[in-house]
Parts: sequence; structure tokens; C-alpha cells
Amino acid sequence: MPNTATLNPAKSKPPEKLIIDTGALVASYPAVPITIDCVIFGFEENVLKVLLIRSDLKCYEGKWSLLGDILGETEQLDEAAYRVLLQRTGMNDVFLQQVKTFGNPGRHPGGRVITVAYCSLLNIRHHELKIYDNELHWHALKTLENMAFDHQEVIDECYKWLQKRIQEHPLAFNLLPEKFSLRELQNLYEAILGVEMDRRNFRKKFFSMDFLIDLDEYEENVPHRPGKLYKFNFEKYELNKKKWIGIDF
Amino acid sequence: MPNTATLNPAKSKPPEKLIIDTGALVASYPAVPITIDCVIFGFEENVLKVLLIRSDLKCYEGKWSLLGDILGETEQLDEAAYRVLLQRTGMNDVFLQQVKTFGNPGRHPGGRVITVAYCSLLNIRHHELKIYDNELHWHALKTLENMAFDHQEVIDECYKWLQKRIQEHPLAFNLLPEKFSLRELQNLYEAILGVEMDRRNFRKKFFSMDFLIDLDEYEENVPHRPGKLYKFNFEKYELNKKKWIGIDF
DNA sequence: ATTTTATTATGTAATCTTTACGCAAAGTAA
DNA sequence: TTACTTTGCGTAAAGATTACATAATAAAAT
Repeated sequence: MPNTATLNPAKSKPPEKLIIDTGALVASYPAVPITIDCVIFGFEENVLKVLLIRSDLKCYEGKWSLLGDILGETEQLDEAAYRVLLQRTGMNDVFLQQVKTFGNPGRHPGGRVITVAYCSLLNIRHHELKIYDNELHWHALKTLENMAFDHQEVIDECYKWLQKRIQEHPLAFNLLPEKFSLRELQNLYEAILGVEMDRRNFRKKFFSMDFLIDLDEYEENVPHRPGKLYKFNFEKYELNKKKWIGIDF
Repeated sequence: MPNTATLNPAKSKPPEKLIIDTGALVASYPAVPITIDCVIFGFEENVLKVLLIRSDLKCYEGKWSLLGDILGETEQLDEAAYRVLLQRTGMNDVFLQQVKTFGNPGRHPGGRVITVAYCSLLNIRHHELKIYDNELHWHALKTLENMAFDHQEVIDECYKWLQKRIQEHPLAFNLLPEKFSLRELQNLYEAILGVEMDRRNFRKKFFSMDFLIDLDEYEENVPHRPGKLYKFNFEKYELNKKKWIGIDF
């Protein structure tokens, strides 16, 4: 029901004339091609990487591009993102999230194209690429250059999203092997956040959250004392996760 | 430069044939009309409100709709959001942020329309509406019903965004008068987060952040002991804001 | 005038969290 | 054996959060 306290009947007018033919209305709208771009982060040898292909546009010859495709006419946005990933990499067991929509009119040389960026993270070792077309491969995030379109900006925004997100959600465990040492976990956080942390306090923090399962196994083939291996207790996390009340800025 | 460590030249193929006519490429893409919808939150009499108009579609007769419009052909997304707000309300001094894009193929009865949702917050008293077409007015968020399109879902997502955001950024001060009492500030947080907080701890928290300027003025025309008035020190906040390292989930 | 009521302002003690370190134990390499 | 690196565990000080107590101030009721 309308909140009449703030309705101003003297000034307020109802819609002039109701539109019946909604089909004609929508057909009269200017339309824009929509693409989906996937920013897939991976972690390997202590380096954060992103999955790219060669652009197949002449004007971006030699430049690198995100995994993207045009949105199908009857396709959901999420659905399209999963399809792009499957078609380009053969992977189908990855969690994607919408991050931001980029609509600068000049972002595509062939005319206006709006893209919705999706982001995901995965363990490079556990997700073997099955398709290598257009030189698909992992690039170290730190040394990216020669990006086509506005894809550098898209990646930058997704990286910021990742930095924020990894502090509040257990995303990190998608980037690690199922069994990992605390050192590997810490290296991942340090690489993504770009900070150094105290080993002992990092350990204490994770143990106090109490979502790590001690596997009573140890690292092998390391040139020093092997660390214990853990896995993340996703079930327990789902039941006990923080409700997030805490003003702080 | 490509990270050759993960490039697989045996399997990897360069693009078959580079596309020269990008204009023809883009013209061949199916296109979708894009709209911008603005979710404008306001706070008045301890109630969180959202600004709505009557839908002018016959099939949604009597239902309520967000402030939206079609994206102009050469318009930036952000630009369009500010235009919509200005055209519908006459307001031009409000900060808008992109929240999410909604692309369900069935969300508009006239055919596929994708909308990019923008969100803002403002002090109802300080932003007098200058246009009242289509019964534009504030609705209490709690008792919303009869929403057109998927606008209930859009509002729900923006409300979640707001709840998260207000805990990490000083958004609340856009919803309050410039001079406010601690009680007003707390009421706002309680209304948005839907929780009760301890008066004394709330005060302590805000004083310890040290972004409130004590104006040495007092509330007037309140039926009890008047509280001190403060304003938010945006300059100091910009210099000292938290760098946000703190894993917690 | 005095009392009652509502609300502001301030304080304090107990608990939990974070930070900055110290040091022994377990492997590897010289 | 000895040096070196890294893991694992611990602790004390500082800081933040929580729960609750009480005095002060203004308006309204008696």
C-alpha cells in the first residue's frame, strides 16, 4: 500500500496513459550487444595468475583478452558465464560470481558492446585445461600487459573484489589443493593481499576459527621440516559462519 | 609477455583468422535493450524508505516500479543513472553506485530487457523532491508490496548491499541531517541492520573511530534532555580510513 | 516547588582478540 | 656434528568488545 504520509496528491500525477503493447515498447528501445567476460584467477608456485586468450581481432593483434562470448538470446547471465568457461576451458566444476558491468560506449572498436564481468578462482593443478585454442594459458597477474579492450580495467576491478572477498569468505580454499599446509595458505593470502603476515598469528587466527581439519599427514619432498596438512571444513563453515555485524571503517 | 611456463605450444593454436571488420562483427551480434534502475534509499522518522513510482504499463497497473529508463545510445552507465535520478526527482547532488545487473530473459513482459541497478542513499529532508510524476514518493521498505517486474528482487539485493556497505563505509551520514545526535545515528544503524545495539557501546565505538566533530550544540524541541549534535569529519576519514586487512569469516 | 519520567552522558570490570615476540623440535645440507 | 631453515607451540602486553551501573539534565506531572 502507498505510504500516504509522503504522497503529495496536489503535485502527484498518475501515469498519463497506460501502455498496453509492451512488445512494441521494448521493440522501440535501442539495443546493445551484451557479452560475458570471465576473470578466472588461479594460484601456482606462489603466484596469482589469470587465464587469458589471444584476441582474434586484427586491431588487437598479439594482445590478450579475457574469456568471453556474446550472451545468447534466451540465456541467463549466470548461465552464459558457465557456458563461456566450459567452451573455452572444458571446465564445468567452478563457482562463478557476477562482479560488475562495463558499459563505456567506446570500449569495443566495432561499436557499443556492454560486458558483464564474472569472476572465479580455481586450483590450477586440479583443473587441467582441456582446450588450448587461441593460446589459452595462465598469466601472472603482476606482469600483465598488452590487454585488449578495457580488459585491464575489468581485471583490476575483479582483483579488488577478490582482495575484499577473500578476507570475508573461504574462497582461498578453491585455489589450493584439497590438502594444504598452513604455509601454503598463508602464502596465498600474502600473494593476494600483497602484505606480509606473522606466521604464528596467522596460524592462531585460523585455528581459532576452527574450520581446519587436521589430517595427521605431512608435506613430502620439501627441503625442510615438513608441515602438517589440513583441509577446510566446508560443512562446519556453512553452519557456523559469521553473521557480520561489526561497524568498522 | 606471455608466461611461457604454462603455455602449451603443442596443444595451443593461435586464432584461426584475425577479424578485420569489427563493425560487421558487432553488427552481427544479437542486441538487447538496456535499462538503468535506481534504488534510492531514504531515512525518515526512524523508517528506512525507498523511492518508487507507479508503473505505466497496463499489465502492471497499480503496481510500483523503480526509477528507471532506457540507456541512451552513447551514454555511460553511471551517466545514465544520474540522468534518471535527475529527470525523475530533480535531484543532482547524490552519489550513486552500481550494484548488480539483472538479466533474466523473462523479467520484462515486452521481451528481453537487461537492467543495471544503481543504489543511493539520501536524507529525505535535505533532498526535496521537485517532480512528482507517476505518484513518485517514499515507501517504507518493510511493507513493500505490489512491485512491478523483478523490482522486489532488485530492491532486496540492493538492501543486502546497503547492510554490508554501511558497516564498512560512512554511508549513514548521507541519510542523516548534517548535524545529528548519537541517538539518531544509532537509530539509523538499528533500522538498516535490523538489530538492537547497546547505547553506551555504540557511542564508545564511534568516539574511538574519532571521525565525529563535537559541535557543542544541542538538539532542540525534543521532549527530554537534548543530546549533543555532531557532524562527520569526511576529510579526516579520507586520510585515515581503514586499510582493511582482517581475515574473518 | 517538588517529584516523576525519559533520556543523555560517562564509567568500569571482565572477556575476548590482536599484536609482537621467544624458543624448542624436526628436517636438510655442509 | 654443526649450521641453517622451517614448523609448531607459547606467552605477555595492548587493544577491542561486551555487559552492566550510575549520575546528570531537561520536560512534564503532581
